[in-house]
Amino acid sequence: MIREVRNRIKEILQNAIDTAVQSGDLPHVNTPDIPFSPTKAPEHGDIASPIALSLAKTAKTSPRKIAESITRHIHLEESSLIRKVEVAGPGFINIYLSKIWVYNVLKTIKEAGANFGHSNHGAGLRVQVEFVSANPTGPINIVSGRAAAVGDALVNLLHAVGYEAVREYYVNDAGGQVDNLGASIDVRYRELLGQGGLKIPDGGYHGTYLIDLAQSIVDEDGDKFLRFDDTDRGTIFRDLGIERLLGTQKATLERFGVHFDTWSSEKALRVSGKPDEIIEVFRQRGYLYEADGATWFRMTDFGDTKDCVVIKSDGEYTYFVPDAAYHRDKFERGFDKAIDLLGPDHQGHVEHLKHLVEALGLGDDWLEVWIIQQVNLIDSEGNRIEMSKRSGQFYTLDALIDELAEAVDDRFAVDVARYFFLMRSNTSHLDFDLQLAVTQANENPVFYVQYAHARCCSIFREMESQGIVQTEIGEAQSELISDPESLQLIRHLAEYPEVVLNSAEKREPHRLTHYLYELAGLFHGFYNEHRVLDPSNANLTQVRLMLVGGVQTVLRNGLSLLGISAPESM
RNA sequence: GUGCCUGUAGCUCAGCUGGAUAGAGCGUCAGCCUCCGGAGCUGAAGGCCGGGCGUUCGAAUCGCCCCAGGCACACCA
Repeated sequence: MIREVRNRIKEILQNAIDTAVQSGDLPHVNTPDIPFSPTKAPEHGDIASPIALSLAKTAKTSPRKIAESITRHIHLEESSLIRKVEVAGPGFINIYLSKIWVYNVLKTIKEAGANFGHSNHGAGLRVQVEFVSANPTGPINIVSGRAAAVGDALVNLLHAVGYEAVREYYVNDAGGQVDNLGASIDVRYRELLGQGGLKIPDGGYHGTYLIDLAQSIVDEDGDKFLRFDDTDRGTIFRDLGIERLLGTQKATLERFGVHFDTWSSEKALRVSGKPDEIIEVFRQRGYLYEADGATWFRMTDFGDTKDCVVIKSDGEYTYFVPDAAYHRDKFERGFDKAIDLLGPDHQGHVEHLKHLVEALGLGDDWLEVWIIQQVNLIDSEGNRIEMSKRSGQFYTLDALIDELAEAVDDRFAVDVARYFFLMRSNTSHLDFDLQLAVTQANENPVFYVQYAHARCCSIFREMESQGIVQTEIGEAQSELISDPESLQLIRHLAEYPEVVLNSAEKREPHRLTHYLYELAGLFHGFYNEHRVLDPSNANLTQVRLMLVGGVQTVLRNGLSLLGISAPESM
């Protein structure tokens, strides 16, 4: 429902409730914000309100009676917007709008254009979204790919509804993981130079990409690193590995169309001394104690089952310290809210993170942490490949895009991947059926949506070639739209702004994906049933062109928020 | 063992703050182009919404208890 119409109807219903209460027709009740629900069938009007249903509890009357009292006090002459109201089902107030609303919707879309669906709901609040943040120890896999698609779309959505949102990637370029990387590269390096009996260390990385990396070192510098002792060589290979692998990750994400505003380095953070400050703060607040040669954080003070080590007996910080420092740093940079999208392997960390932030006194709802669930790939032989960074078994985002590019047009490979990642709710484990995506690419839902857009464009091209010029239409002409398919489309178009808002506020871009799919379906149905360019009826042609323009605008806006292209032809 | 996620049509999944006959794609079956793009459309078949109890006028949705699958539970990140 577009805002103006919604507010007007709200007013009318509120007035009706007030007069009903004044006249004693309705017991005195506190009315909540009047809810609306889109109607599923034309017999239910253009919009419905379940307000009577929600009042029933406190009013201690049956919902139907309440609905009848309310509707009795609606004076239709008050507003030319509402044509008819009806009480239906358990107590829904079904509202039928007069034809002027068709005009309102189409005109609103046309005037807003690329901004239709946007709002200033967020009031410029600064939101930082951190996502992907994969360790720089390997290529971006499809689990991170999913997070990349979701995070990117989420930032777009937040922007659309008035937040000042930014994308950030936290590079874990310090700590034990990257030391393991260096040691793993070292093993590969020495293996390539003929040393036998070597083993990838515990916690190291087994992926074959490190053989390639080591080979490139051998190609460039031969065996010159053998001169160094193991520790120095590990350090050299660590830094070199981070640089190369991070470069690979950046390239992949660019290719995937995700552009981060900020790349934060854990190493730089550690050098800054901020982790030390965190320890000071925690110590002052009494959250720390010493035991077994280590320093522990009282996670149990925050309801956790056990305390956590923050300084190991070797004097090194565990990841809790830089993580806490990093989040405080976000806060100090002035973000009103931080949203972390974490991978499924960090589930246990979610609560810890919130507790650390709480211990820093950053406020309860300042940090939001969401798990973007795992992705399994069904490969072209039908084998299920479970993603696990630690086992060294993974399917890279690059490989996925390559495979899609080969099967479908190059220019749509990224679109298909992003769409698939954005089809499911974040909490749902996703089976990416490559076999299906590849062999049935032509029936892919992303093409279904894109095709609807291309079809709109095609109609306008045809319009031009027939020498038809689009004119301003007036309210009178808009009344020519009376067929069910068109009205259904109008109703759906009018929902768009709310879908955008809900997708952003619930952090669930998949809602928009589903909406667009439905819109495409309604449009294909409309198209099949009606001729837009009707030589025998110039007025109808004009109003239908405006409708097609509305569909085109919404499809384009929506796809753009998802980071998916809206092709003019396919 | 503890925590998180999931369980809806043969398969993969939607189902918004509880609300009207539980939806879609794929698959199966049957149809639609003298006409703006058939990557489309129409129809049919297919469901004790994992199970139970509870809250409610009303539960796929909320609460509790089970069952099943996945993941996480380091002086790793």
